[in-house]
Amino acid sequence: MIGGSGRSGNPLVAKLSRFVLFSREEIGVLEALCANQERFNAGVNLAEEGDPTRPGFVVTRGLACRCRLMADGRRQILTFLIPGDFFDLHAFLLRSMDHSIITIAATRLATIPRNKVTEIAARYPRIGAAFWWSAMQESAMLREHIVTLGRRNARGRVAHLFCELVWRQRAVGISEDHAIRLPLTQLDIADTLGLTAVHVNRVLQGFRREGLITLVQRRLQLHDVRTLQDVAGLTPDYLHLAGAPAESGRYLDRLERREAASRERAAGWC
Amino acid sequence: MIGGSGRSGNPLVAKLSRFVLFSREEIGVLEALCANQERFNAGVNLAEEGDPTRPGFVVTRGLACRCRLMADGRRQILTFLIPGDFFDLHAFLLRSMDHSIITIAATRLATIPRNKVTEIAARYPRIGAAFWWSAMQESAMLREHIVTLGRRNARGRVAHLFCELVWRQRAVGISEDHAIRLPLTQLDIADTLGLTAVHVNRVLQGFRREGLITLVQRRLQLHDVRTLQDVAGLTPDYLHLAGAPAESGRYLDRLERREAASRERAAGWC
DNA sequence: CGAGGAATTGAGTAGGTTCAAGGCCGGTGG
DNA sequence: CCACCGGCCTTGAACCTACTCAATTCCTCG
Repeated sequence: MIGGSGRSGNPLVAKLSRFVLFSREEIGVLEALCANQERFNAGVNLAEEGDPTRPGFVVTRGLACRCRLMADGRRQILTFLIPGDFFDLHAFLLRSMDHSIITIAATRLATIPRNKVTEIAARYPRIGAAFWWSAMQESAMLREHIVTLGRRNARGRVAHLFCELVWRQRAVGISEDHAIRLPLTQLDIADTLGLTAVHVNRVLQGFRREGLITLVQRRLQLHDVRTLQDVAGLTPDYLHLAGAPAESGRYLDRLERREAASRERAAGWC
Repeated sequence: MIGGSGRSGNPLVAKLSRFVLFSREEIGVLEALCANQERFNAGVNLAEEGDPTRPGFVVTRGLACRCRLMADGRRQILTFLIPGDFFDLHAFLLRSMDHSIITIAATRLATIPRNKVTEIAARYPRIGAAFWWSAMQESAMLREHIVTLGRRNARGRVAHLFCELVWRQRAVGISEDHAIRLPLTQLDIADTLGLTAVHVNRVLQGFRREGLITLVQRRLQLHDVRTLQDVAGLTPDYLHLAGAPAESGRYLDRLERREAASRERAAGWC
């Protein structure tokens, strides 16, 4: 199962803690956001292109993707949503969904009512800042995806995707070594990377022959990360997982003061 | 000249006004953000990959791009920055730039100090919401770029790019008809679309032969928008330019109340 | 044990690249 | 004012990566 947990037990907390070390109270707030979980099977449409925008979600287990379905039936997967990812907390600012969200494996989600998001961001500015950080990080991944599709060949694309998925899962404490559960079909991979399933297959054959990976029974293992990174032409920390820059320390300090003030006025909200 | 203005005279105001109708005071705040402009020639590196992140900017005239330079000298242009676009207002939350920003034409920028951004967002929540809206819109454009590179052929890519550039410039009041100044070389276009300059050339020749566009002297004119949209396989309003959904009205109302309260406490800041 | 989706393999094809050469145009300096 | 220069555009021909179509095998699950 892809779902699961790291030390904190909560992938949302684990993810955002890469950016700020939260207080016990803040952690409580984030954990409360993940209450009210719902389960979905694989292949379920959580949101459809053209729908009016919905409340936000946090993925707590499983795997889903954002994708765009083309008129001719082809599709393009835009990003994968793994545990700890929340999505569309602010999407209600847009008129409608410009893409669909579909589960790939069995998935658990917590729904987050709109007003709660704005309330929390107002009352716990450090959490609000973490939301911005996460949005910046997601943009960074989208930009990286553009580079992948625009300037990497098929081998580079696959290598890059695998490295990214492994790193992201390590970042939320799901994986320890260089192996992850990968419930993607070769067609899913192809639709992510702008290739065909046939060609993805041939690339995978090549990687196996060269001893770079094994991929059996939905389990992916990277044997030679260094070489894969070279193939992908990877920039080291594009996921910005190293945490907050020293620079933002001052900003967070300021937030802390503001937060303390607002906490006096309001009792705990949950 | 690409720079210039619509009715409001200020492209930032014009852009954000697509989302909220601002009060006179809010407009004043936004216009003040655009004070302190600096001029840059074409081909200047405003920020380099790996730099520590900088303060934010607003483009008021000209054209720049975000791009990624690869190890082998190739590059991938990620997005274009046209007047009204501000960038990296929150990038200081990340450790370092993962891409460069380069001017394509002569460009004017206003620099926005970090603390001003957070101050404004706190004191004028409607402006803060507009920042989020703009971030959502930029993400939408990145996603669209992914679809372009992953699932459109060369003709579709070029057609899509042209439509997008024209629409964006109309949205900030720079262009009225279906013609814009386009200070891009064919190599720039190729680096945006994951193609080679040679092939971009052939596609353009085709479009000209078919009477779809004219492109002379850095001036692009779309003659048959309908056909170009078909070639691009365009979704109608992916830029979300139609404005805020009714849904967010309530949210903005709530903000207004909060804003009024905070305004009492603080005098105008500029 | 059967069925259906997924993976695999082969052969032919096409869209886009690569390499290379020539022409155009705008700017610059004598 | 003209000649030169460099960047950009244009065109041709050969090539290659990845696609398409199609058939076969493998897994998984009921």
